[in-house]
Amino acid sequence: MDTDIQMQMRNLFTEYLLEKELRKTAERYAVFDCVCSISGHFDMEMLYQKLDSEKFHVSRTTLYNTIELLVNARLIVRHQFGGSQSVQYELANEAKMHYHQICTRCGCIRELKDDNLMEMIRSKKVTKFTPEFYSLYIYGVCSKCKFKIQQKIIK
Amino acid sequence: MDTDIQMQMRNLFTEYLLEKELRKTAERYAVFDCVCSISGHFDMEMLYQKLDSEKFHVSRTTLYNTIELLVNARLIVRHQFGGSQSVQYELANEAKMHYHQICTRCGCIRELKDDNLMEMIRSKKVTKFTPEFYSLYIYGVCSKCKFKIQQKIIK
DNA sequence: GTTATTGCAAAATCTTTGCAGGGTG
DNA sequence: CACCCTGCAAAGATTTTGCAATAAC
Repeated sequence: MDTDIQMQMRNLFTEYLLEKELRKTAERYAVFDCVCSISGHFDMEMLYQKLDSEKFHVSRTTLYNTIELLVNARLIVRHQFGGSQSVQYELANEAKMHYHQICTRCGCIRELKDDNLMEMIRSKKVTKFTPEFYSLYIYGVCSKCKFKIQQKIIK
Repeated sequence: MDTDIQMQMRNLFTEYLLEKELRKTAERYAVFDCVCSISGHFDMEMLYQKLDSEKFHVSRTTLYNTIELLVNARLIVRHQFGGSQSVQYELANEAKMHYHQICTRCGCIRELKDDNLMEMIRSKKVTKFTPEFYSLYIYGVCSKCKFKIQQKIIK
């Protein structure tokens, strides 16, 4: 990630910790930095192993704790794309730039952009609710799987 | 659910089973009927207990198996709204009529309609992909939780 | 010094799997 | 009558919790 943006986010994280009167621990910042170094989606296991490989061990307990903080601070977002995949996470400032197209056969995920659509969703007025972020998932069949299905039919 | 629609869906299920050369077992139809009798969201545990209370016991194995069939047959859809809630399901013909607004504090879920928005999503052209259904989740803070947060600030 | 946070191990939850018996086509 | 499907129990995967030691403020 861009170093400037990472510093901005780091500051936001610090502000969040101060605001909520939470402690600024080395573990929390290590998890934060590790998250920033990943582009695209990640899950708990991936984070856990990446931190270990970088010789900064944190327990799973702390990992879950910290990820929850980052979600609540709106710095990362949760995704459950379905199937038997575990819960995925993504940097919030990346996630808000696109939506997701998920193949229900092979589980592959593509990120798509459509500023008009995103703007239309964002501008939607709702009463008694303060929106914070949006997730649009489009489920269907990717071209590869479609091809496989058609071949089966031909046989 | 409307009896006519349920019969239509039942036929779709039967067609699906025939097409895939799967067997028409009593358990599968019992699960199907139970699913149809629920309005709104449901999870595995709810289904399991409802079936038991109706004196039609099916094992969890069969329940998972059948729910997967119904998802693949596009008769129900999966939701993972986040938080610590388990995976939820919903009848597909209900789900396509609305999108979901989820409070990240209390987890409450509201269903909203916006035909323009739904149509815009549906009409979106994509290459190398055959869309089958859509999930739009709007995360934020509901009015009740907002009120609680403000009270905390005042104190 | 007080108290939040960490890490470990165990528990809890949800889902999948192996295998024997039974029912569908 | 072949073999798909069911049910049970056990295993797997992921997440949460209780508790003692540690570190932030």
